[in-house]
Parts: sequence; C-alpha cells; structure tokens
Amino acid sequence: MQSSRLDWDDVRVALAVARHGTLAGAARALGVNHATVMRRVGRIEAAAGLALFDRTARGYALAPGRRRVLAAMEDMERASEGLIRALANARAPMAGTVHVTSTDTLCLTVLPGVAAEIAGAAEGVKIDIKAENRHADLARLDADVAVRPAASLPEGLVGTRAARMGFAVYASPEAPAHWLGLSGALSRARPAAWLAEAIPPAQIAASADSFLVLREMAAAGQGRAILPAILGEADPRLRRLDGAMPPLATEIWVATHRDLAGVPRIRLVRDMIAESLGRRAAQLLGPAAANAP
Amino acid sequence: MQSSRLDWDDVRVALAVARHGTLAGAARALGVNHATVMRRVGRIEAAAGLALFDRTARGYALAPGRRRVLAAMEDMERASEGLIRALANARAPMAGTVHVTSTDTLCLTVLPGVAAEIAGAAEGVKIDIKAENRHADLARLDADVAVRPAASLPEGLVGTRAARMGFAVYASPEAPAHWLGLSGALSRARPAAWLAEAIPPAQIAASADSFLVLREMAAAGQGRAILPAILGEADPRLRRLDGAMPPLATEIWVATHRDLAGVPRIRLVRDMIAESLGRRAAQLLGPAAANAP
DNA sequence: GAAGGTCTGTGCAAAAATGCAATCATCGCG
DNA sequence: CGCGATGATTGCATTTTTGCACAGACCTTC
Repeated sequence: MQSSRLDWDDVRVALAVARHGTLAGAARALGVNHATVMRRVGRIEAAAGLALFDRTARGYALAPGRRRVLAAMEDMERASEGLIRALANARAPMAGTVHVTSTDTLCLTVLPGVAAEIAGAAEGVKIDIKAENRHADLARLDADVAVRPAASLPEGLVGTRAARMGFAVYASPEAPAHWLGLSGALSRARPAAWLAEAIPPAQIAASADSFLVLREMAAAGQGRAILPAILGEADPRLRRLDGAMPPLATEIWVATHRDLAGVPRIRLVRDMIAESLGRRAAQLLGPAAANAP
Repeated sequence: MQSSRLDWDDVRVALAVARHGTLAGAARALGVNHATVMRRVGRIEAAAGLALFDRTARGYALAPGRRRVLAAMEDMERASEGLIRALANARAPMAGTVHVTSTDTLCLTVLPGVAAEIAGAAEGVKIDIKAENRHADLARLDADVAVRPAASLPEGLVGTRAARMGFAVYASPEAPAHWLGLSGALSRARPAAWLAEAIPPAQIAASADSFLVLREMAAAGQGRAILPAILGEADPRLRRLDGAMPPLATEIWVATHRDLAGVPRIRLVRDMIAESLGRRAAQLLGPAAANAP
C-alpha cells in the first residue's frame, strides 16, 4: 500500500510494543519475528512523522507526551474487539435472554451502560438484570451471569476478576460523629469487618442492608456511611472523609456456572461485562482506595 | 502475519468496498490495484469465517444481515481518525481557546458532548461556547467557529454542511388549538416562513425568540410550538403532532472566517464539530423530517 | 570479572503481497 | 444484435515484507 498512509495493522504492533516495553516481548505476543516488529514500528513512526518510543538497549519505552496517542490506539483496539464480536455474532447469530444478577449498587450504576453496549453488539441477545444482595444465589445460580464483589469465587463457578470496588467513608457536610452500620448480606462484606473491629457498637446510629439505602441515610445527615466509591463520589450531597478508614477494596468477580460457560451468548455477555468493568476500573476503585488490599 | 488473525488494515479496504459497491471503485479510492482489493477482501472474509459481500458481475454488495458488522467497521474508522488527530496534536501540540458560537438550542444539546470529545483528543485546546441567537455575528465573527442553521453561508466564511436540523410541531397532551409564534432572530428561520403563510395571526397566542422558551411554553400548555426535533423528541411533556406541518429542515453549517481556517486548533475544532454533528444526523433531523426540503 | 541471558539492530534468503495485463461476464445503448 | 464500457477474476513478473541467523550492547548473577 502507500508508504505515507497509516497502516491500521501497524497500530496493533505499536500497541503490543507499548504494553510489553520490548520488541522481543511484543514479537512473542504477536507470534512474529522481532525484526518484523522493529520494522513496523519504524514504519508507523515514519507515517506519523513522529517518534512514539524511546529506544534503549533494554527496550522500547513510550516517549513522553504520548499518552493521548496511546489512548487513541487503545480506542482502535476496542473497536477491533467490537468488530470481532460483531463478526462472531454474524457467523452464528445468538439469540435469547441472558439473566445477570448483581448487587443493587452495580445494577444501578455500571450495568445499564453495559446492557446498552451489548444491545448494540449482538442483535438478538437481551439481557435481564436482577438486583440481589444475597450471596447465596451464587451457588444456586438461577441467573446465567453473576457480577459480585467477593474475596473468592465459590466452587463450580468460573470467571475472572474484572475490576476492584473501592470503599470510602462518606457523610453529608454537617458531618455527624456517629456511624451507619452494615446489616444483612452486607455484614459479610469487607467494610463490615473493619467496622466491627474499629468502631464500638455504641457509635453506630442505624444500619441497613443496602448501600443505596445507606447513601440516602448519609445524605440525610444520619451518620457516616461506608460506601462504594462509585456511589459516594457521584453524589453531590456527600463529602468523602479520607482519614476515617484505611483504604479498602474488594475484587469484583464476573462469573458463570461452569456448565454454562460454553454457551456462546452467555460467554459473550460475561466477556463484555468483564471488559466493560475493566474500562471503568478507576471509577469503581475511586480516588481513596488506590493501594488497598 | 498470521493468516487466521484479522488484519486491521483489511478492515479499511472492506469499508471502502462497502462504500463504493465495487472492487474497482474501492481500488481507485485507496490508490491500489483492484486485484489487491479483491484478494484482501477474500482474506478478511477467510479470517472472519464468513462472507461479507455478495459478489455479482456488477460489483460487491454488502451481504444481508451485515449491518452490525459494517457499523463495527465504521467504529474502527472513527477510532483511526481519532488516532490521526492525536498524532497530529502530538506532532505540533496545539494550545489555546477556540470560541464557538451557536444557537441556544445547539449549545444546550449536542455541543457539550462535542466539547468533551475535543478535550479528550487535544490536550491543550479549550473550547468556549457562546449561545447567541442573532445571525449578525456570523459576519462580524467575534467567535472562531460558528455552528448555525441557515440556508446558505455568508460571504467570507468557509465551512461545511454538517447535518440537517429537522423541525416538527409539538404540544402538551392537552393539545391546545392555537399556536406559538417565532419572533426576533427566529423570524428569519425556515419554520417562521411557513408559519407566516399557513397560520393566520389571530391563531397565534404568544411568541418568543428562543426555541428553549417556546418549548417551556408548549410544555405549559400555551399552544403548539414548532421546535427542532432534538428539543421536542427528548421532552416527555410534549407530543409530536405529525400532520400539523409539512416536513421541514434546515442545513446546519459549521464555519469559520476564511482568515482563520488555516489555524490548526481552529481547524481541528471545526472538523471535530462537523464530524460529531454528522454522527448525530438522525437525531438532529428527527423522525418527521426525513424527506424535507 | 566472567558467564549467561535478554535485548536491539542488520544482512540475506525465502515467502508473501502487489501490480500488470489478459480474459470473461454483464449491462446499457444505438 | 453487435459494440463499447465497466467490473470481476486469474496467471505471471516484480516488489515488498517477513523470518532467520548473527553481531553487538547491556544487565544480572555467580
């Protein structure tokens, strides 16, 4: 093709180099010779009229000031993944409903956006979201896909850690001194363990088994609530109290029953949810819990 | 590279074939031989495991049921354009503020989204939006970029027709019989001309010089208002009255003063606004005005 | 400080992609 | 119905790309 125009496929190798930091590593990942990778990086830089990498004897490092360029290349990668999904769907059209269960927090924040993405990618696949704060249904699994903050994955389920949910303490600006407790299903969550240790029961004014309810209680000035960052940060009525609790976070698992993992449409939905959550990782983790356990 | 994996650059040629409908036409557009185009289409179909085109002796037609695939390929193209912009910006970093003027309707609907896109693409470029319903400032141009519904472009400005703004009649469900008029700067708009012809002045209950004000008046049940589809469709308080007015639409121009058209950051903003408006063309035109003059 | 490993960079031969030109099919038009 | 135009397809020569092998640089480890 023409020498001056940007070869889209070169973007893929530039991305691999940016990720691995070396020509050799990128070459292994791509399954080609490292000389090829070097020449194609040289070609894309020539086409771009600009150096993308700093070359050292130890590897290729992304040149300073190229973050936006890298982000644009990642956009292309995402688009290519969307194309691959569209092709898979055209090859073997999927249809049917996939039942997704998650906590009420996630069902009201990120999952609707994911559902819209899926509707755009696979014509016949509908997703049905069921908010369910109990953990028990993970084993019974009357849903096809479960999206759950949890320390580990129960036996019989397969899935991935897609992101981490960060927690922080939030309260209305009047800043009451007492706390709001976590009851019911929430009492197994990681923040509940800290609360039980650090805060004497006398300081707990009220409690609830839903972060959404806790958020409203906190906004009404009833106390300090431990909330997922994604809930607390978005609420203008609340302020984050940074020193009140050490950074805390939990893995978010996206899982299906082992027997269902092979069903194409279920697999598609699981993968898209995991990918979409990964894209929102920073938002889910929040500013306070960057280095939490 | 590997034969089974999707070559991103092949997506570009598949897109060209889908657009031109023939191998030869796509080859001309890409500046390569048609034999190359044919072999690369064959390759991407092999990699996809699926035929994308129906081959006839008259050309290549997109196979039925491939609309989603085409849309995904267009997503990739958009991402590649974003990459090219990011590269241009990295090559010659732009900085400074671009002043954009438009009608209050557009300033409140599509332009904020566009501004966010620009902020994501070019680090140092800020955009300042000024709502101004008068047309006079097009000639003086105390802004850098003007986004205006108008029949034609005044002398001294250069730009493109980016989309079309469709109009329809909206009213609250109580459906009053009388109308709301267009005054001030709006009296030059195309819907005003129809209103002056078709509706006797006695039937006009009130008027305003802003579609936003007219929308509120209509929502309050004060009469039937001619509104841009993008305003009327999004408002749950309003219903569209389809037979009340023939389909009507106006070109939306995205323009700069000729002397400023060469300034890189201004050119960038103008092009991104035009592209972004084009992406929202259906939304701007609305369901009623598909075949309006 | 030598040895082993990893990495970049570069000739050279093999493989693949491309351009060219010829052929065949189809459509529109006089 | 023949004629010209447009376009797909295919064989072949050429150009480009890739893989391979090797050299040199740098780091880690013993």
